[in-house]
Amino acid sequence: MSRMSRGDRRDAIVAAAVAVAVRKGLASTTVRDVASEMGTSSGLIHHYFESMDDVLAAAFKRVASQDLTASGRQMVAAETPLAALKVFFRTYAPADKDWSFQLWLDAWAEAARRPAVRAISRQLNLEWQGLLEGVIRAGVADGTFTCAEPAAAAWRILSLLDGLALQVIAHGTTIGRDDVIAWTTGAAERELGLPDGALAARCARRGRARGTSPRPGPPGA
Amino acid sequence: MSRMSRGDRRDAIVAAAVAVAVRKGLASTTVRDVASEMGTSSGLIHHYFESMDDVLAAAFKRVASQDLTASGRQMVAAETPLAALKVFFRTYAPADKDWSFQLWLDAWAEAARRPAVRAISRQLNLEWQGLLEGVIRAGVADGTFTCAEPAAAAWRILSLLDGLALQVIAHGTTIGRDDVIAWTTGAAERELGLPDGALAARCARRGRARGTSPRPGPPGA
DNA sequence: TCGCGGATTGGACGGATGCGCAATATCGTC
DNA sequence: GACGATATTGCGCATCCGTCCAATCCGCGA
Repeated sequence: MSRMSRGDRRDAIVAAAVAVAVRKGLASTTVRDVASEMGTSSGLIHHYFESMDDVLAAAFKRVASQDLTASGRQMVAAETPLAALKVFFRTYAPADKDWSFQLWLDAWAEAARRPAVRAISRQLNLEWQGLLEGVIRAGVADGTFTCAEPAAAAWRILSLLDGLALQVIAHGTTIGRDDVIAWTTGAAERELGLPDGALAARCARRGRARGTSPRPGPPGA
Repeated sequence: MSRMSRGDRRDAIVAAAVAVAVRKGLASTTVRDVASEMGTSSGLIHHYFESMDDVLAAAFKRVASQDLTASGRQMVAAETPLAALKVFFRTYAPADKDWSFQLWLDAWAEAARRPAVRAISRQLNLEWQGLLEGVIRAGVADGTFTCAEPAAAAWRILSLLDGLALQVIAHGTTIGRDDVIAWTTGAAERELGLPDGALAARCARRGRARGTSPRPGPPGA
């Protein structure tokens, strides 16, 4: 394998780990898998990472924080809190075979036994909640929302979305993405004192930020 | 190991698998673990189960359906739909180190790759939703609840609870069991047209049906 | 052009994995 | 008491695991 600078190689390893984790699941991703995915030797992985736990945590972080920043960028770019909220639902609700959300399921399950994974998962969950809470506070400030407890409301909306999306990803046919969006936006409208349908309006279609491509992009810049 | 009838031995294997899965996680439970847990040989497990997938599915089913029937029994025994709903929240909300809910996390993550686990997980989730929907319909019928879509409302309440509980179990300190119950009951009150605090009243204390003991009970009748 | 340091290799290590099979032990039944 | 059925054993098989390390290769500065 051609030589690379320390940072580039780390990136390449993480990217390969993501590709494998998407295919086989976080818990079943092995050092050899990652090495053969990028056509190098297994020893190389341990030259850059202390343990497999760290590799998996980095892989999960790469995917999850990419989703978070992409969504966050779109949300802060929105002109009104209402528009930002619509962006949130559009980008967060998973598609049918959303490998990105499947990684979340893997991470939550692994969190109990892998400290590095738990730390990342917890931090990113907190950041999502903070992002949503910020939008709610902005909406309350400018009068579009009515909400007594922005922090709690953010947790409720986020968790409802997680719980419903989980059914879609884990079980497939139980409920669908459209149900997830419709039910969550409905709950959010009540949560924020919005009229019925204020959020529902045609935000269920197209242009997702996650799960669009079945394969992660190539590593490096 | 002393001889047992075909049914008893199957039960014993499943019980041992539960004990190991609680300790090590569903995904990391191996044939040898189960065998040594009950002091027998690994060949015995393969004599009773086609594959490890089936063993894990049976182990998960044992725990999860036990919770479901215990909770269901208490709910139908309740005198009013409101009381039944309180039982639901009290029994479903997980404690801090709830191994039973951790198994749900494991199952949801494994569902994508283990058909037998997926089938059980999906079925039990549907049964929980059906149980809750039945209570809501009963409450609507006798006038205590107001709800246009009992099925959707049941999914929302259940999923909100799952999403919040997930944070407690996977991340520990992010939010607590009290938050989970308070926020979910609050959402349920709005969902079912109940006055504030109708459900909250002191249902957060004591007497859980799940996660009470750190170890599963013995097999057999 | 040489040498050095770091990137990279590839396999050794002890142990674990699911699964399958021949051998054995122990029962109920005649 | 002997027999047949079957529950149970214990190990073999091929493959995999994470970790570790000596050897090798290569590019860059001198």
